[in-house]
Amino acid sequence: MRTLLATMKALSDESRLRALGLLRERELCLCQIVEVLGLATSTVSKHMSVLQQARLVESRKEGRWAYFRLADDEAPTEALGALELALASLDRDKQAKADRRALKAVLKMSAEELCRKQANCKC
Amino acid sequence: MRTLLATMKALSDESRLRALGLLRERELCLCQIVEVLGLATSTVSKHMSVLQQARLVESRKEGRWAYFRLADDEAPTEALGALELALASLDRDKQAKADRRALKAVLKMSAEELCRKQANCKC
DNA sequence: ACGTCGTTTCGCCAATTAACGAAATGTAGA
DNA sequence: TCTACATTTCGTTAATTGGCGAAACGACGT
Repeated sequence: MRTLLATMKALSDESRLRALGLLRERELCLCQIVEVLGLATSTVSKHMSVLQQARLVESRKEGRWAYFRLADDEAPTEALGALELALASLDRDKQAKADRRALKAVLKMSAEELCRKQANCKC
Repeated sequence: MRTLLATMKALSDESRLRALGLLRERELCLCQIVEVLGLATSTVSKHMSVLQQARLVESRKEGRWAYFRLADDEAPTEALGALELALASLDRDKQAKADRRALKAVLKMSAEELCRKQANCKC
């Protein structure tokens, strides 16, 4: 029950579902997810931590950056099944589509993206 | 997204998961679910209404009694998929097993069960 | 060693939600 | 009609959760 409950709780938030939709495209760094979701960094960090504890995503650190990706086959069946279900539903979702478009734009800039996000931008 | 989110929210509560585990056995009346879960009638009624709005269960009225059963094939794919997933997980769950045992006992009494639940019991 | 910067943790506030009992609803039987 | 009773709705309270900014953390470059 614990696992199932944790999985469902993790998936019962719109921001977290959107994040999963983004990760479906490719592994992403926290700041890229932040940019698309338009939430405070600390908020998104918390969301990713919830998804991690539910074993829906995994992360790795590379220098100062934290990269997140969808869970692999070693995750509990509850997580894998629910993930598959959620991604299938997101595939047909309007908001998720818009997010994927926004992600494409973010991935193009990278340099300016970082700049705009920080207040010290001079562009 | 709305449907997916509603489904996941409905499934992210232990009492509601337990109720689904009971309904897997057979169609049940509200008071039987109340008896097994050990919660106030009004609380369980609210839970069942949440499950209904997420299209995870359906209900019918027969006289003063409200009967609930798991959703049929006409429910949204999100609901059906999540339901299948949750039930599979509950199959292996300790608490769910205990609930099924408790349900068997409740189904046997029926008369006395109703009696005990109401404060006017004289047994 | 020091400052910078991406991330995480912490503390707070607002919104949501589960729980209860009381009151309202609706149906069956006297 | 009046009463009894299963269920639902309402109002309140306590706990949980999402959101933010500030502070702490940790790694890189100077």
